[in-house]
Amino acid sequence: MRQTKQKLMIIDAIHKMDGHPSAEEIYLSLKPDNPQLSLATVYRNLNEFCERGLLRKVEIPNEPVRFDKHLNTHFHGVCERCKKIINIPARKEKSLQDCIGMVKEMEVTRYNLLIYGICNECRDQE
Amino acid sequence: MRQTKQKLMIIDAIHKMDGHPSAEEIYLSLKPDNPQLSLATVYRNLNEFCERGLLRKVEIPNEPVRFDKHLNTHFHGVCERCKKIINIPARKEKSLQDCIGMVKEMEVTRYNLLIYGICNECRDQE
DNA sequence: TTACATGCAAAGTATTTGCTTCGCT
DNA sequence: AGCGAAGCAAATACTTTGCATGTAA
Repeated sequence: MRQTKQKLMIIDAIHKMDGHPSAEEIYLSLKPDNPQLSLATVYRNLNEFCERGLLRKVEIPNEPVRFDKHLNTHFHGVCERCKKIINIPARKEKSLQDCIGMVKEMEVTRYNLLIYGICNECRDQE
Repeated sequence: MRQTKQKLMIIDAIHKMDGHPSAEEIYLSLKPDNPQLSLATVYRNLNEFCERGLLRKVEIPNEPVRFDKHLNTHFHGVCERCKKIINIPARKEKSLQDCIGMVKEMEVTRYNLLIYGICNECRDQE
């Protein structure tokens, strides 16, 4: 992976931004100071970072892909109102495996759990 | 909901087809005998059936939405090789709630779990 | 120097929407 | 008859790709 100023600014942006930005949000945060930056470059680099394990993708149906700089095990909550993503710690004592049990229908490689709900901020605004 | 021959043939097709067809697969299965059928009509009706609880959507990132005629509680497995969807029964004695525990970050409304792996058929083909 | 990365525009995929016409009820 | 539904094409949203040019090593 060749080092470019685009890669550096993208990684830097993600680490400065709160939460789980989308490719476009990262692009828009950088665009004012880097008018020639291309959205395609942002997408290409984010995907490469994910492949290399520097970032994690958060894929939510009907939403643009978000990127998560936290690599430890946790679940993702999605606020149905504001669409914000919330990191939800996994319990150490109980794993998803335990809950699902033996799956004889396939050889399981990974789980992807999304928890939908209303975040505390949206809740308070009612 | 007005009864039309399109609605009838779509519902009929899903119940005759195995597995979890996409809108386009349903459309293509009906098109030969119904050349004037529109894909938009298939999408509109499938969405309406889901809203009314007659079908369930299976949403998988980077895949077209599939439709499931089984309404009982179960999880969905996705074969990473052939992209087939497999119904995986939920265990009665342990719920996902138990496993995830209290979520203080949000008010949870629902969970969406996808189990990724290699299905038995693809496994046997190795 | 040379191969990989970028920028731009165009293409791609899945799905929805606007509008006219059709056909249930 | 009247209004919801269908058909068609165009629009949409997000993301990827082709290709010429730029630039890190």
